[in-house]
Amino acid sequence: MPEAENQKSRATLSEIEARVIDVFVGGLRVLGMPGSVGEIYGLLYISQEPLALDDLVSRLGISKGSASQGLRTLKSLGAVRECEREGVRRTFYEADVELKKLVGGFIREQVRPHLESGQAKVSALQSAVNQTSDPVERAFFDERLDRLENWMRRGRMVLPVLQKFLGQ
Amino acid sequence: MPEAENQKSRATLSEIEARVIDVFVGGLRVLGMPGSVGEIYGLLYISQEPLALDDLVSRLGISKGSASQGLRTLKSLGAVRECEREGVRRTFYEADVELKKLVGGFIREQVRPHLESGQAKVSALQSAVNQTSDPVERAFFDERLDRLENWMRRGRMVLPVLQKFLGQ
DNA sequence: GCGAAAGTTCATTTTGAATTGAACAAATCA
DNA sequence: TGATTTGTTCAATTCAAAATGAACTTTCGC
Repeated sequence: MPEAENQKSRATLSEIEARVIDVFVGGLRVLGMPGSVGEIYGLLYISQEPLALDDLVSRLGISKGSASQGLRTLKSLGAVRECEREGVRRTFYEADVELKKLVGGFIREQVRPHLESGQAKVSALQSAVNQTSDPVERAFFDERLDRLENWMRRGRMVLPVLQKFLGQ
Repeated sequence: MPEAENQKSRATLSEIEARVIDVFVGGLRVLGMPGSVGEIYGLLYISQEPLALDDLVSRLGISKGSASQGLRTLKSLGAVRECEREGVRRTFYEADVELKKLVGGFIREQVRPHLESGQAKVSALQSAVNQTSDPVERAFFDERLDRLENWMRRGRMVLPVLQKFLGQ
């Protein structure tokens, strides 16, 4: 067994590339992103030239489907952009190395919607709590719901600050 | 099909309980926690009295194994505490309703370790980059690695601020 | 001590997300 | 137009995380 490759066939990746990819796979996984997305972003991040979809397929050893889907995700986050090249038919992709794009996109697409739907759910709950007859129970529910709403409001407030601080 | 229950048997949960649980399941899932952990925390959060493991099992309709494991997770985060009750053998559990415990525990146990291992990996990479002969490539790698390290340092700096702000 | 209740562990099963790959669509050029 | 290259979609498959449940340990009461 050749020592250079560990799991999937990554024969064409240099050690530096492989390690950088590893960092991004770990990082994006914390954010709930699939491994292939981390691989794609990692390789683009450490590539001097833009890469085409087929490059990702061959160098990462992933399927065309994964590559296409992963690029779509990264584009929607604003972490990767297409770059047209004169006279060349294929579209090439390059990473936006401002990591704030990655984090910003993640906050925009994942965190914020969840916070908002949570707030909506809690608001909707208020009417159910209002029908609670036992006053002690009612007060208890009110307190817990207040606390929750309060906390989610803080969460929403902190996001822009976070983005600003992490962004470049 | 009775309209009150949707998926698992939650016959013994009030509507308010079920909805609060739903909010926490969604919230903790964003943090990568399994559904059962969200269910357990949610039920404890909206319970006036502490609950025993068997209560969780019967009211949530989860297995003893899941309940035990979930409680362990929540205890390690500091989001749930045991409370001994005089004359009663069983141990009861109650939620720490300061949600900062939940977030703080998550940051401490999940985010920080990942950031630190990422930093370590990047530092280790420096030696590989130093062996790059082509000066242009070398400069490129240096820039990208600097950027990454810089960003992770910021990440670590922001965590305490985040905790402070979100924590009640 | 013994027996019963409470809680943990862990091998197996289940479930859901990630990945594949083949069919399809779109674009390019002769 | 047809042949070829490029990229997308989605049903089927694979794989890993989560949940189960039975065996096991611990603790308490008698």
